[in-house]
Amino acid sequence: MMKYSNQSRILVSIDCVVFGFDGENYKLLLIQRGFEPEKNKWSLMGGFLQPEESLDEAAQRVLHELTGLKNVYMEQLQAFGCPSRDPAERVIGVTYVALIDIKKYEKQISNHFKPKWFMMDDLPELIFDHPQMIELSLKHLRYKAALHPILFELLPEKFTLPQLQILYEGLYGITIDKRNFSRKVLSTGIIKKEVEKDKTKSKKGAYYYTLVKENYQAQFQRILNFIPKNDIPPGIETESKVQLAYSEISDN
Amino acid sequence: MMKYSNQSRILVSIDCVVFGFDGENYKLLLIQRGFEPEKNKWSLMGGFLQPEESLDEAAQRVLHELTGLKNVYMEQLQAFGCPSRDPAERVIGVTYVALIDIKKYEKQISNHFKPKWFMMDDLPELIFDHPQMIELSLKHLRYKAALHPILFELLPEKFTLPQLQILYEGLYGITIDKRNFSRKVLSTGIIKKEVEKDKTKSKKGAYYYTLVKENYQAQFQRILNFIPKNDIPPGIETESKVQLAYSEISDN
DNA sequence: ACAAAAGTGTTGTTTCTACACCCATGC
DNA sequence: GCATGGGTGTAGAAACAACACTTTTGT
Repeated sequence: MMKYSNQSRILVSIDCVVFGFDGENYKLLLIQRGFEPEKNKWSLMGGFLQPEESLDEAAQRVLHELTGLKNVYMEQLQAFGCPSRDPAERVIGVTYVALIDIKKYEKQISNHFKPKWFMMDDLPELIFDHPQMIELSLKHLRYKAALHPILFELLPEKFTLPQLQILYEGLYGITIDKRNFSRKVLSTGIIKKEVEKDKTKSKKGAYYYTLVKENYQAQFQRILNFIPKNDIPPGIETESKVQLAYSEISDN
Repeated sequence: MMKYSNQSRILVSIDCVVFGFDGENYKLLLIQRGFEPEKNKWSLMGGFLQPEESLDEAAQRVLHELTGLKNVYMEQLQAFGCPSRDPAERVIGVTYVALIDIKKYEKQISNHFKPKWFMMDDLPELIFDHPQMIELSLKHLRYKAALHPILFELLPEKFTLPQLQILYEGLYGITIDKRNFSRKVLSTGIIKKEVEKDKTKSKKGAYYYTLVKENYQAQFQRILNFIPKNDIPPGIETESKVQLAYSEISDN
C-alpha cells in the first residue's frame, strides 16, 4: 500500500458529550481522566480513534468502554482542531452528542471508570476545550430539539405529559402553557396515551404516554414546533454550527 | 512536550464542497487531483491538515491555494472516517461547505490548478467518498436554507427578486408563488429595494435589491420560512445530520 | 375539606396560502 | 401593438397564543 509522503500524521480523539435527564434535571456524564496529562481531572468520555474503526464505531466503543452503555442515541457534532487544544500533542477531537434516560441506565452503567452525573449548572473544571464542546453541544441540542422530537431519547418508555413539558421547559429556561403544549404534541400523533397513570408525583396521577414508533420515526425529519416562537429567549442561540466567515456580501 | 504512546497517528484531510450559482443554476467547483493515487481524477478541493493550523484555517488555506478564493462563506460540515475511504492510507476527511457567487469570483479564481464548475446534475466521476460528501452537503444546504437566509451568499451584492426566487426554487425543485415569496422575504427586512433595475432579463426590468447588513446578521440565527411547508417534496430530506442509532425507546 | 397537580375548550389574532390582473418596455 | 417578464392585493383557512376552571385523590 502506498503512503502519502511528507505529511504529518495526527492523533484523532473521540469525545462524547452525554446528556441525561432524571425526570427533573438535565445532567452531564463525566469521568476522571485516567492518564497524563491532566490525570484525574474531569473530562468528557474520550478515547483515541483506532486504526481499523470508523468514527461512528469509535464513538460507540469509547462510550461502551467507559460506561458500559450500548445502543444509545448518538450523533456526530463537530471536529475541534485548534493546534494547542491538547498540551501534550496535536490531537483532533471529534465530538459526539449522546442522549440517555438516566434512570433507565442506572444499573447498566459500569462503574469501573466511575463516571459521574453532574448538574448542568454545577460542572467541575474540565480539561482542554471540553467546556467549548459542551457549550456547542448544548446549543446544538437546543437548536435541534426546537425542530425535531429528539428529546424523547431522554425519557423512559413510559412518560407523562408533565414530564415531557419539564424537559422542554428546562432546556430553554421557559415556561410553556400546558394546554397549548399538550395540544401541539398530541396533534403530531407521535405519542399515545396508556391506561395507567403515574401516581408518584401527584394524587390525581398523570397518564402515561408511549411513543408511536412509526409516527415518531416519520416525524423525526419533520420540522415541528413544540416551543412557542416568542418564548425562546433572545439570549439562546439557535444556530447549530459556527460559521467561519461571511462573504463580502455581508461585509460591505 | 510529552506524547501519547501506543496510539496510531492518522492523516487528516480537509475537503471543501464549493457551491456556486451563476444566476440560473447551481454548480459545484471541482479540480483534477494532482497526485497519486487517483491522479487526474476529479476531486473536491482538498488538502492535508498542516501541523500548525486549525481546521478552519486549513479549510481557508486549501480553498485559497487551489482557487485563489478568499473571504468566502464556509462552515464545517462533518468528519468522514471510514477506514477504507482512501485506498492509499487511512485518512480522516473533514468536510467544509462553501458558498460563492460564480460571476463575482470569475476573475478572482486562479486557474493554476484549473478548477472547473460542473452542473449539479452532470458531475464527473469523483474519487473516494466525495460523492457522499457532496450528497450530505446538499442535504445540509437544503436543510439550512429552509431555516436561515444563507442563500444570499450565492448572490451578487445587487440581485433581483426573480433571481432570488430561482435560487430557492432550484434548490428544492419546486415553484413558488411570487407574490407570497416576495411578501415573506420583504417582511423580514433583510433586503431593501434599490432605485436601479436589472434590464438584462426583461424589457420592464426588475428592481435590484441589496442586503440590509444589520437585519441580515440579526436574522441569520432566526428560523424563517421562505419555503411553503407543503411545497417541500417528500423525497427531500431536511435532516442535517446522520444519526447513528435510535435508543431502545424507538427500537421497541 | 382542602391542598396539589392534572386535565380540558374557546376566542381573538396572526400567519399562511391560493389566486388574477395590470404595468412597463423593447421589439 | 404585442409579447415578455415584473409587480402588486385580497379573502378564506389554518395555526397560534392567551386565558380559567374543574377533576381527582391523598392526607
